[in-house]
Amino acid sequence: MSVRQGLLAVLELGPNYGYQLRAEFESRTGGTWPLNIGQVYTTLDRLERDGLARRGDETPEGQVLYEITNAGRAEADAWLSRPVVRERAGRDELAIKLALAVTLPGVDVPALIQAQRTATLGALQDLTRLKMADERDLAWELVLESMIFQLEAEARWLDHTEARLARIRDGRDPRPAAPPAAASVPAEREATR
Amino acid sequence: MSVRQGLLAVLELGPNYGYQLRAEFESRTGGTWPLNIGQVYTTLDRLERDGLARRGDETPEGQVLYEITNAGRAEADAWLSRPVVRERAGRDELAIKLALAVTLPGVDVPALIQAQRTATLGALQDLTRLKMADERDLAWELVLESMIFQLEAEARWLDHTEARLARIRDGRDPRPAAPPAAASVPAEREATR
DNA sequence: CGACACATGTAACACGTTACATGATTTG
DNA sequence: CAAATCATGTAACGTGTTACATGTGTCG
Repeated sequence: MSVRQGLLAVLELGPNYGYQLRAEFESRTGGTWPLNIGQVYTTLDRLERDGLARRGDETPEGQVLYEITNAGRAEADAWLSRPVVRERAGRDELAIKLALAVTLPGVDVPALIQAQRTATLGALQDLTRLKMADERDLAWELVLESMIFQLEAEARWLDHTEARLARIRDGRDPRPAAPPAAASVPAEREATR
Repeated sequence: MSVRQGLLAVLELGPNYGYQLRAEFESRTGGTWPLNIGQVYTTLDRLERDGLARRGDETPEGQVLYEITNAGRAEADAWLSRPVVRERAGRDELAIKLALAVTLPGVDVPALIQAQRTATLGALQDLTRLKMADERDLAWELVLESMIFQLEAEARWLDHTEARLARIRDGRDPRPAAPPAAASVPAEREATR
């Protein structure tokens, strides 16, 4: 969804063609996310189909220009001013994995947390080093810092979770570890019906 | 990707059928993410196609059981022990939006940040209230806390970014605000070629 | 000449969401 | 009986990724 909106926002600057649009999008988002060129063209097709952009003239060099429509301009402005809402946050693979791990038998959760923390802290260090070593433009730093903040939160959550699990293992923190409700393990299925 | 792996992990407990698999997955991930039932069946098809599960007998009641294969068991174990790597983090819509916003003319970035912070803090409060009011099982709390930690990071990043932008506007912090390189605005295109 | 960047596309595939069709069983 | 729940699917669509095909222009 963000690619579509992003390209539309770039089109607000003026008519442009696919290859150049990609370059604009990439550089204006700090060059952190390579944008697939094939997707640019299919996205332009969809933008045209939805009346948000129209295919205009070709340049003398034969490049296919697209220009934004009034509807497209309204869309882009609305997107830019509308806050991103993370309701029921998009399935986070780490959260899913850990939540499953604590309910599944035979999973070494402390080891999992330990391994994840190593990976997370490693990535964090890479990003921090990258940020120090390579000063680029503002957009690049913002994106980088966004990732850094997220990874820090992830590390903090891992610590928090580890401590919580240790408390449960030690008998403190009386919390329902395995919910008896809702789902039944296959073996019990016959009995449930 | 996590649904496929998650279902496979649940299948490690024993043979099971689609409808029940969804219930297991949902309850074991805290019931936070509703899982589309249609996707369960198509995922099972793919798991079978890839040799990670096989369609077994039906129950006397006519439910279609699937069981995990050895390859599937290996896959699931590997997934559970392999840390989640967030390299070049999945396109974060907020980061994209803000990065674009700072490079685009005519966007009220401070207002955007303000609106986003309001939304983020609101969501944060909702989750916190939910956590206090409704004590459920461990998996549920872990997932909830994961979201809370992420939203806190988002709020922190917004504050950080706002301060940074203010410093730039005030002339301190000499940083290349708009990169002159790489991309050219359409108007300059002819000259570039 | 050959490699590379520019430029436009198509095709195949994975994953996700929504909606629809169908039928059995349970429960108010 | 009617509605809800259980249960299995199919179809359409959006978005994203990878790969391929095709052709032009430039530069060493």
